[in-house]
Amino acid sequence: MNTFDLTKNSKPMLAPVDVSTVQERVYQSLRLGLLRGEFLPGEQVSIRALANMLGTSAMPVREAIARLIAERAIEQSGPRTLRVAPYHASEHEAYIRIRMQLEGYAAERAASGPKNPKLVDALRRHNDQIKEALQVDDYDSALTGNQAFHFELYRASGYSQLLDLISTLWLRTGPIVASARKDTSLFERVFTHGVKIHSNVIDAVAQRDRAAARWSVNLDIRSSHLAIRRFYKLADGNAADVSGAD
Amino acid sequence: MNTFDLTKNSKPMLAPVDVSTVQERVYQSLRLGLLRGEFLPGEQVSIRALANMLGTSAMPVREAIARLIAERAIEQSGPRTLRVAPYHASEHEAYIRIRMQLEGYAAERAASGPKNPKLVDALRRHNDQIKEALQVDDYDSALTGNQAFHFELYRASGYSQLLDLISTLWLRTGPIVASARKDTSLFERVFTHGVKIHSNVIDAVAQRDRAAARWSVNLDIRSSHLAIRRFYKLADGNAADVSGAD
DNA sequence: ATATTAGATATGTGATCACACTTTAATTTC
DNA sequence: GAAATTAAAGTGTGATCACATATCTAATAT
Repeated sequence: MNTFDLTKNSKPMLAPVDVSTVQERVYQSLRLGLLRGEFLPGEQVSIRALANMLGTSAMPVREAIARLIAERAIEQSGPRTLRVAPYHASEHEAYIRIRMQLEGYAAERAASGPKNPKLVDALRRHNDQIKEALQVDDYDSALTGNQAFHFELYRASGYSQLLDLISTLWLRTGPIVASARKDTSLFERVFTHGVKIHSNVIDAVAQRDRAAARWSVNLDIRSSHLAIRRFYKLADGNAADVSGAD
Repeated sequence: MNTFDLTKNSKPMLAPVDVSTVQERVYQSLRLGLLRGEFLPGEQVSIRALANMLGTSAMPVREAIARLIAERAIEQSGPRTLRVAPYHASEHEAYIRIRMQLEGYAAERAASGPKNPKLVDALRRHNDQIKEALQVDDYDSALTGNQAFHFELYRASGYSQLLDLISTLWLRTGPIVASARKDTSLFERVFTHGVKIHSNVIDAVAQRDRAAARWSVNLDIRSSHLAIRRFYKLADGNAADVSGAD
């Protein structure tokens, strides 16, 4: 009878666990900052400086940073140096491929569930936000709208764990995408194209066409990836003119 | 010219960064312990206790734990309580599906590269280790052999980032799989079947058949998942006889 | 004017302490 | 003797200090 004396899963219902500690708020704050592009790829960060900025001591920041290091959003570039994960072409390529697998799968699931008009409406609303933001050159709004669109879709996959994983990946891609906003012309072109692709995604979800949903999302990811790559190639060329970096 | 004043990626070559701090060693130690099933799902952990056990102070353990929390290997079950992620059927199901996407993709890539006899040899060797371990009922060796087989395959995908992500997922699944070793009969049956499936994987890699590789790996994941689920269903039934838990 | 060096500042890391709180054990009380 | 109460450990969390070392600044020497 005591063959299986493993610690019983005492809490079958997944506990919300709202525990609001300082480190948790610091973590969420840094996470949001990364996602909104308030940090540049490769930018150095300092525990004490962040602690001052956030009006707290070093401790909570240290643990928040430790979590972000585990998520590869921040890395140690030297013995006593922390920085936001820099852009590296081949690395980024790998992340893009992985994202296509994961986000494509999430889209596939979202499109294969029961008919969901509320989801379709929400997606259309987010896409409209992007469209309107572009007309007034509000790139912050365009970025948050884009994020809202994708996360709304992925949440509909029904797997919160999948959403978690994807958002971790966005944490690494986030600063890179956001920094590309500096090339306004490229940014606008990409997002204008993105709005059209999103329409295809919405149609696929509305028609419950799994394959089309996956395909469209992958196209969206890939096309923005190509733009990013082009942006960094240009930036690299320009930077080479100024600094004679190794 | 200063259109793109983003922080230049000063280190194009990905630095190894060997910095051997105490917290890093603690982290690796806990990680290995989780992977080898030295922790039970749902088991409570204490920072101070671990610090004593590892012969250090609380600080390095705190940051190591923070990283493991970010990887969802450890979670806070209460305001001041930490535990190893418990088994929860539906949650586990989600992780299995995600693993099938990611590990299937990695296998697909490993099988679609140039002909790689050294990889095939290594895989065969790992699979033999499992086979031999089963004959002498050495379940530890069977588990590490299985892990070596899968990671060898995924490493051949060429994406270290993919390997990282997968190993993070194994960190969550690890204690669950390892604890199922308590049912020796089920364990042996599953792994005996697993050895056969691994052969199919090896064949697929040898013949560079992408689809077969993905399909076989997914079968491996799914079949072990079904066994785990069965194990926990049995354990749950038995536990219900003993404890009148809610 | 350039290169070298010495000092000062800032860095992450580890240890320790104080605190609020929960859990457990012992004690007291009825 | 059983139940209620109280005291004692034990918990994660946050703050602070000490330390070795890396990085930058400024003065010195060439």
